[in-house]
Amino acid sequence: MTTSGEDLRRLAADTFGWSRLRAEQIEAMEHVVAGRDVLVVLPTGAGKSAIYQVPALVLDGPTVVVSPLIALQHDQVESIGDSRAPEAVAVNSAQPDGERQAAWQALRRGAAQYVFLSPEQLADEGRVARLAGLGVSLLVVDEAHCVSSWGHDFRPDYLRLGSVVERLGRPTVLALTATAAPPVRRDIVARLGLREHREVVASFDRPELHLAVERFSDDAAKRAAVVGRVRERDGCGLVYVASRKDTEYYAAELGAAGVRVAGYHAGMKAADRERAHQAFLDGDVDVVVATSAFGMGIDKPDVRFVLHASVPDSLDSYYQQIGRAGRDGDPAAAVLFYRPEDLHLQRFLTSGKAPEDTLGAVVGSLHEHDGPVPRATLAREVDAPPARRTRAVNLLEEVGAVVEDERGRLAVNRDVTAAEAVEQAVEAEQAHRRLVRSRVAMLRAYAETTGCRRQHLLGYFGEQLSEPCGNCDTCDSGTAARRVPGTSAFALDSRVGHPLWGTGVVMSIEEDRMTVLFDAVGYKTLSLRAVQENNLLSKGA
DNA sequence: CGGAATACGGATACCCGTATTCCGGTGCCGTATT
Repeated sequence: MTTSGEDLRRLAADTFGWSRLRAEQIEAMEHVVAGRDVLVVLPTGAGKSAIYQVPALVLDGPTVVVSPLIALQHDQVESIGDSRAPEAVAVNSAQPDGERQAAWQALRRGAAQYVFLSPEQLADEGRVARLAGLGVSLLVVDEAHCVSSWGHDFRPDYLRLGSVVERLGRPTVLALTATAAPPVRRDIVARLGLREHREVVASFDRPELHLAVERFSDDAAKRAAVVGRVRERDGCGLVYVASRKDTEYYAAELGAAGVRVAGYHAGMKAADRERAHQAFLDGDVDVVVATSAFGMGIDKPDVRFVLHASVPDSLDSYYQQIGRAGRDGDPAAAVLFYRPEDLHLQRFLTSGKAPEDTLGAVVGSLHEHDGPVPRATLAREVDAPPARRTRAVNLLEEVGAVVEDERGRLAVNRDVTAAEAVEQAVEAEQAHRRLVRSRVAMLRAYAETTGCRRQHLLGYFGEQLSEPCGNCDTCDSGTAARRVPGTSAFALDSRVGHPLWGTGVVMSIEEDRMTVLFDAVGYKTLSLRAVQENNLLSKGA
């Protein structure tokens, strides 16, 4: 049986009432129905969920959707429920037992065609086995950048999804995200174990967003400027801050200035968070001051500005956050209130260290056993929080000191001593930290460039804009136009070698400098002159 | 890492400057308590 693009369009219209699909959606759907793994990078609002919702109608077994937030799962289940598609269910810890049992029954009967789960749910062997018994045809990883950004420390079960795919009998894998710089794409592909996969990547450019950076050295002056800017703007917008405390600070200041404002951070009670969210969607408040907790799943078309009162942890986060402005296509503003000292908080937040004790405990425990052991055994024998233990196992697997068999059981590689295993895992963790922290440095480079902001930003996402954009602060002031394009003997995206930093990929070339993403140390910016004079880089390494 | 809050010593001022301590983001899950 073949399903053509026309068939997919008809199904989309008949079942979901979608009469217009983008070429990228159709292309991705065609890969999915043909059984090819796909990584899709499409802007929010471009209809990523259609890419699995429609093909699932013609696939034999159920479609498993891994989604990071229970609230998002809930929204998806409801939206499918409103259509003429088969039933969608969720399985999570927030639901009553009866509802969970009903979900499994609906799946077994074949009444439900979609099931939404968190990655943590899939850490349970029994649940994976149950799903495998249903003959899963498609595994969707929604918000797939979380695999890369959260999996390494915050929610390590993300990194186990590749192994879940194996144990489900290798269904087709579809990874969906709105933001993924080339190294993040590579990480997603590697971690999920995509095979001979295709990539469908839409342009990152959002020409309607005016980009600007305002630099401050005095904290009080910066705060006053943020408040002043919100007051003078019409329409609704977001103010992103770096700490919960600042959420409350700005919400209070803006409220006192007569702005209809709500704060939002993860320390608030769920009901208060929900109320703030709803008030923003309903237009009862114009401004939300929030930490990075706010945003995923928010699709309000008329957001006119996104201000950053502090720098976020990366351009990846930054682009995602400013991308919430101007969804309706009308002009919107993205302003970063930049104070170099603010980078320190991000450096701190990204400076977590290897779980050395837990690494030792895991290796020690596995050495006690002759053969492979289930994870449950490890959970009993290693006294550490589950996420920490999973992180330790992930690191040990990454360096080959621990191997997982086809049933998900773990064993140590006896070619390395326990001490070596821990040491190698710590080194792997440090390499990852270097990458994460070098992303903070890339944010600084964006904030400090005199070139076109949009060229800089798109370059970070692997997209070259040939001319300055004409819609950012450096284009407005003319500094972007005065810059002459840099020339280098090294092509973009080519591999290079450095005597100290090892091998890497050329990410961007500017007037007088180039940025290389090194495999072991992350992003580094090099002076073109130094590269040339000292013959610093070698080609094709 | 560095800013803010607290503590403390020196000094004899309704308290100032320096030292020390603490804090800082994102969400699952499962268990304990109302």
